This record gives sequence, structure tokens and C-alpha cells, in this order.
Amino acid sequence: MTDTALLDKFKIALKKEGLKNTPQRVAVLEEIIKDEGHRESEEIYLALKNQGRHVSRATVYRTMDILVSNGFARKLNLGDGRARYESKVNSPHHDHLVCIDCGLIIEFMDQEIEDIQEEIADQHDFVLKRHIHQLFGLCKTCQK
Amino acid sequence: MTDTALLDKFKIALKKEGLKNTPQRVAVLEEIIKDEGHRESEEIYLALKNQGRHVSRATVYRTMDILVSNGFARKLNLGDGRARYESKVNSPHHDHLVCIDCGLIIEFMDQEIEDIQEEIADQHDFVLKRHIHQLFGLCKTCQK
DNA sequence: ATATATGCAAAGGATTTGCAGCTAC
DNA sequence: GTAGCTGCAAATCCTTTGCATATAT
Repeated sequence: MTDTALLDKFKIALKKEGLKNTPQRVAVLEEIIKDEGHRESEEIYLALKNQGRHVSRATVYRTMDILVSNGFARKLNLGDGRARYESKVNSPHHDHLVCIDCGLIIEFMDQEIEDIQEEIADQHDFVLKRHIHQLFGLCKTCQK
Repeated sequence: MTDTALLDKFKIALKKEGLKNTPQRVAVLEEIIKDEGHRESEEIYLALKNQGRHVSRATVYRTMDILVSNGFARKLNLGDGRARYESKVNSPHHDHLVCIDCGLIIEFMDQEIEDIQEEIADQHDFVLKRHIHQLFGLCKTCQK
């Protein structure tokens, strides 16, 4: 998706919810999609600050919620008590393999697991909405 | 495992780590294994309190860490910002299917997923230590 | 014009920690 | 006897919220 197409899509999503198209919201969106990373709110707040785009912490938090609920970002929980965010724009679904020593994050996707998950949900009469699947271990370097 | 066998195992685990076998620690262990549930520290604290076994919140938290790192309990993160604990004693490995509306938790285990996880780790030269796998959706009742 | 956003600082909730007194070994 | 524990309250960390001011539509 081009940047202008994305911004249009964002404006439409905001309008649909009766929300305003503010420069702060655009700044947060632009920041989250610029990077392949898995960053916490504080990192996004600081990245913006370093670019001279002063968006308050509160607005970063509030905007992340909007981005997540409208499918622009995904919220991750890596078990350390802080929420991480990653862009969902131009990024296919995947889960994460995390090194418990150095924090290295590798993305993976396995269609067979995806399918089995749906089967399990079906068997229990659940309609699946989302899932968390994270593998924790030691990467090659940290095994030594 | 019988209760005495479990207590012996616990004492050995404590000794191995240079920790003392205190009544508070035993109380927390007994409380966590008595129940099939997925409870937070506060619930465990209150359950003990209601039995007249006064263990402070701080000690509950500190003991949960010991139980988790010694394989007596598992720490869950259901994404609501509070840690949950479940007994690992007499309980085979499983993951969780959670209703996002009513909180119903169903345990599941799929050997194929377990195997694929190992393969994924292998492919990336990781040694797997643990994983989080939770499916979130709507249960039969909450779909209506 | 006015409904909604922002920024700030204060509040909140879960968890951790410092410390003085207590207890297992 | 002493290293390690407990309980308390204070501290900490991330996140949310109230409110006065500012802004998008």
C-alpha cells in the first residue's frame, strides 16, 4: 500500500468512528509503519520526540488503541508486562519466536498450525477472533 | 502424586536452592494444587486468608515465583494485565482457549502443534524452553 | 459552533522492594 | 547463631484518566 493510500484508509477509518484526523494521530501511524520492529509505547513516543514531533505519551497510548482496533497495528504481549506494537500494514500474519536471553525476535507463520487452531475452536463451539502464539527459547548465539 | 510425596519433592527443591521450608510456602503450594483453576495472586491470597492461613500478599508473589521456576505451577498471561497461575502437579501440558466475553477457559492439547513448534525452533537454531499459545474467541453461549 | 482531541499531571492497579523483626536450620 | 524469611508500607512500573485548553470539521 502506498503512503497516500494508507493515509486515505486511515482517514476513512477515523471518520467511520466519528474520530478526528489529527496530526498527532497521523504521526503515530507513520511511526508505527516505518519500522518492522516490535516496540513499546515509550519507544514510539521517544522516536517521535527525537524527530521533533511532540506527541504526548497519553496520546500515543490513546492512538495505539485506535490503530489496533482498526487493524493498522497489532498489540503483542511478550510476557514482560509491557505492551509491544507492530505494524499490520503490508505485513502478513505471523507469530513470534523470542530469545529469552538476548530478546531476539523471529517471526514465523505455519499454515498447518493456523488450520489446527480453527479445528480446535470448532470442536469447542468457539468462534476464533485472535490468538497469541509465542515460542520462547535460546537462539544460536545464546546457547553457548 | 500423593500429598506427602509432593511435599517431599517441594522440600528437596527448596533445599537445592538454599531456600527454607516455611509454613507460608507450604500453604501457597497446597492452595495452588487444590484447584484446577487459573487464578491470580490476589485470589490465592484471599483463599488462604479465608482459611485463616494468613500469608501476606508479598509472600504469595514471592512464593509463586519459586513454584513457577521449580515446575510446580505455570504462569499464564491472558492479556488482561494480571498474571494467572495454574498447578502443574498431576496436570499434563496444555494450552488455553479463552472466551473474550465471559472469560470461560477451556484447556486443549494438540500433539501436532507441539511437534511443529519444535520443528520451527529447530529451523531457526533455537532451543525451545516454553511457549504461550492462547486462542481467543466467543464461546457458544456468547455468540448469541 | 461544538464535539472531539490534546497535554499535563495525578490516579490507578499489579507487582516489587527496603527494612526491621522473626524463624528455620 | 545466622542466613534467610516474613509482613508491612512505600516505591515502582506501565497505563489510564480528569480536566482545562486547543483544534478539526
